[in-house]
Amino acid sequence: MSEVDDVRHDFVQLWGRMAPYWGISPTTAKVYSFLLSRSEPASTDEIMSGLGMSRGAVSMACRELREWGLLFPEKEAGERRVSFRPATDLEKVIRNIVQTRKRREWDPLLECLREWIPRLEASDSPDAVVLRERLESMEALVARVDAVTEIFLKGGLVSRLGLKLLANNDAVPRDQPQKETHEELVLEDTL
Amino acid sequence: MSEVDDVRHDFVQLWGRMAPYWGISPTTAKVYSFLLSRSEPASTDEIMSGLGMSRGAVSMACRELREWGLLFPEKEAGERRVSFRPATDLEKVIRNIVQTRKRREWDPLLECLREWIPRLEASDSPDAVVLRERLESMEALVARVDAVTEIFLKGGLVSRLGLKLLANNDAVPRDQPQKETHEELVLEDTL
DNA sequence: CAGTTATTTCAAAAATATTTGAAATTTCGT
DNA sequence: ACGAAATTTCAAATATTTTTGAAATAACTG
Repeated sequence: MSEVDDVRHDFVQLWGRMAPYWGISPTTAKVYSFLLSRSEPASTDEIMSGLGMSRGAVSMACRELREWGLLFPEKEAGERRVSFRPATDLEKVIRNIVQTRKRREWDPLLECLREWIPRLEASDSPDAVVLRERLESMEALVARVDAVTEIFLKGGLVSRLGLKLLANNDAVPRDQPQKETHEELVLEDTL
Repeated sequence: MSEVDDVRHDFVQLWGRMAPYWGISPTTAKVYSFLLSRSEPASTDEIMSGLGMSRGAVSMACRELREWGLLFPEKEAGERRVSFRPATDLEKVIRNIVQTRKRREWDPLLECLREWIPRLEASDSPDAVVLRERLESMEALVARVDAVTEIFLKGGLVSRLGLKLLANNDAVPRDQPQKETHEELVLEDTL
């Protein structure tokens, strides 16, 4: 068995183990990484035999990947069955994952926080006061993370964002505090 | 039952549901959020009865939280049992989670990529060539994300990073492309 | 439109992850 | 050092998530 096949195998395996951390099922990740590892699209049967999984599993995985916009079904001329070509833009992959997770995780949290805080305003027991303070600072933080994520999703390239961050960070030694009044204003406007 | 208790209950419940997305067990998240919701530290027994969970579960959760530096055991004078006080710095919480996940998820991925790529250099089948290309661009991306994460972990405040990003992004309309040669150089230096 | 092949569905099975609780261990005051 | 109280451990029980596979549906072809 060739070197490519070995690497492919390990690659697929690693993605399968990683996937749950990303809120993706192992099967889905395996199918995607399998396709990524090939120069040509693959049919359902090729995926099944290549990964040793059931027809149903492949079908489910492909559906999920299609919903995420990470898989394009293609019909060869005069062919009956469909072949799948994976999106190869990894930034897109990451953006899809981040978007899904934001919707599932941050958005509901923010919503709840905004509902809970007013409900604590009436009471003035120590617990109520402390909890309100904490929820408030949590809200501020989540809102900020949310705003940054939003910019990322709207299309700032990972590379560009990363680069800007690095450039800035390099420029200013961090134990030498700096005023940030102007930037805060910018933030307020954005939220 | 008071409003505070209602909110506390919902808060703990939400964290419990959210936790798995973050690679944390529901129990651990519940214990932490329970402590966060109180103005005073709590003993094991208070946590048990407050959350209706077993002694063992509380013990495990507290251990994990201690390992993460999110929980401080305190002994009252003349008391036999320990009380737990939660870290209230939410940035610290996030930083801990990010650090753990980076170690578990990104670092091994990067390591594997760097081992696989050379192994494909020998072969020149279409699959080998394509796979190598893809692994290479994956490596570049992961390395970049890694570098950004590292800066974040080393102590750039979420707020500061967020603010800088926002400020920059606002300044340049994004459908008007810009040269980034200089920034790329900065990146190279950092990696 | 009938027959054939490809695809999807979803209830049940398998695999994973989490939680319990009682026994073992540690801690601490006397 | 002893005994009571607190804590930890970990194998077994529970709960959750993932995968299967066979039946149902849909999509083509002649």
